Amino acid sequence: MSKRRFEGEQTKLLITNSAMGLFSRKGYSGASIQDICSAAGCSKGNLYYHFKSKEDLFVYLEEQSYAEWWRELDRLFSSCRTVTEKLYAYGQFSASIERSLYSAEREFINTVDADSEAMQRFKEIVTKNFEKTQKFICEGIADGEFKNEDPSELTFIIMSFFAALNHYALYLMDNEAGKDLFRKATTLLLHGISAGNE
Amino acid sequence: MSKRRFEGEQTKLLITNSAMGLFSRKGYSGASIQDICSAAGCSKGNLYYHFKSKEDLFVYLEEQSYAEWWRELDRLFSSCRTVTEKLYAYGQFSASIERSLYSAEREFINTVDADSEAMQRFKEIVTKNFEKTQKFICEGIADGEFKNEDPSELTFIIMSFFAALNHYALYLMDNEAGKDLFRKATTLLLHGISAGNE
DNA sequence: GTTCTATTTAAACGACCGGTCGGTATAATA
DNA sequence: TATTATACCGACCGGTCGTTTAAATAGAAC
Repeated sequence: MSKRRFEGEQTKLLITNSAMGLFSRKGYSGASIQDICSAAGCSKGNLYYHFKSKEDLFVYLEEQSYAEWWRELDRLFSSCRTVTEKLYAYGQFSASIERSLYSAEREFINTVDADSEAMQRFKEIVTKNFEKTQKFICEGIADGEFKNEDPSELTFIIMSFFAALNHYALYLMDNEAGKDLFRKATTLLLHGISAGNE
Repeated sequence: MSKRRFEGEQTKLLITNSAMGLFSRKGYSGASIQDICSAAGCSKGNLYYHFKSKEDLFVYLEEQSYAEWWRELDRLFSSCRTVTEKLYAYGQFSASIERSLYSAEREFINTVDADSEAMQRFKEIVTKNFEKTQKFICEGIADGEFKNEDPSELTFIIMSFFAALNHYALYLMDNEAGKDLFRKATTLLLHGISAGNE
């Protein structure tokens, strides 16, 4: 890798980091290319040298963040003995991810042309993520740790539970308080908020 | 109420309905004034006759939807014997609300000037809503129906739980399936997903 | 030292943004 | 019937949007 090429990759990294933060705070349309470039400290033309469009940049971000997400999560999972432990790990990891494209995603879905190549790729990424999550929830059902509910529905509920916590916690508390909240929330998710024993 | 005045109110209603749908689908910046006018079938000038700015329109929407939300919810609550029943009512009602400003809200917070009058009003509305919810959760803790957790945290968790379900369920299933999902989710929230008895 | 090519910049594009304004139509009033 | 207030229209403003382009820069290869 030549020095020139390395600097290029470095710039790309600056752009993706800035874009991630701005998309998550301002939403898909709210975060402008100019915003992102200013934050990354590069020119607009430079951004368009590295990415062919705004849609493309967004999908690239999705791809990268999900990949990183599962790389780290699989590592954490490998040292868990039970699926319940995995759920705690999932929760803790959700809390530690400080930036989420969560609300920008919906905007993206409803704004961008459904037939575009970017949208096709986007949908594949989201579907794949759901399936990976469902797989680990199914383990929990199969070995009797979780209740025998419809796996798809249960996955849906659990995923949205943590996504929402992340969404709200982000702009209300710091990272440490967030982790505590996620731990409590996970316990409640497991055992319920009801005081009675079933 | 004169005929002329009535027609005005009617138009305002058309605008708020269109705006509600577009803000919830496309986000705050994603939904343009022109979009909203086209959907409402009125001119831009007319919209700006009824609302003094886009921010103002958004906050008005928040105000209206929270007011309607609690008007209906208080009615449902009045026929509940336990707070647990109230929680189910809360869930069922969350499922029936087909449009939510949920993700546009965050964008609004991070986009709009923090000192603006619109933002001040917005924050008051959101805070008031949180307090009303917390009050009913506190009832559940006080009478021993819910676990004795920190009320603020518990409220936080429960609110984001239903908000997220609403957010995701919206573009994945129809209204009936949604209600079923919310009922199941409420049961899981109460008793947990764990198969073991504590 | 010259050439080549990957990276970067600044300027420019047309489309669209939120918002304004002069003007019009019509129901209510006097 | 003349006047007024309300409801509404659509052209237009300055500015910003996503995107394109031509030219500048600087490491790599000869």
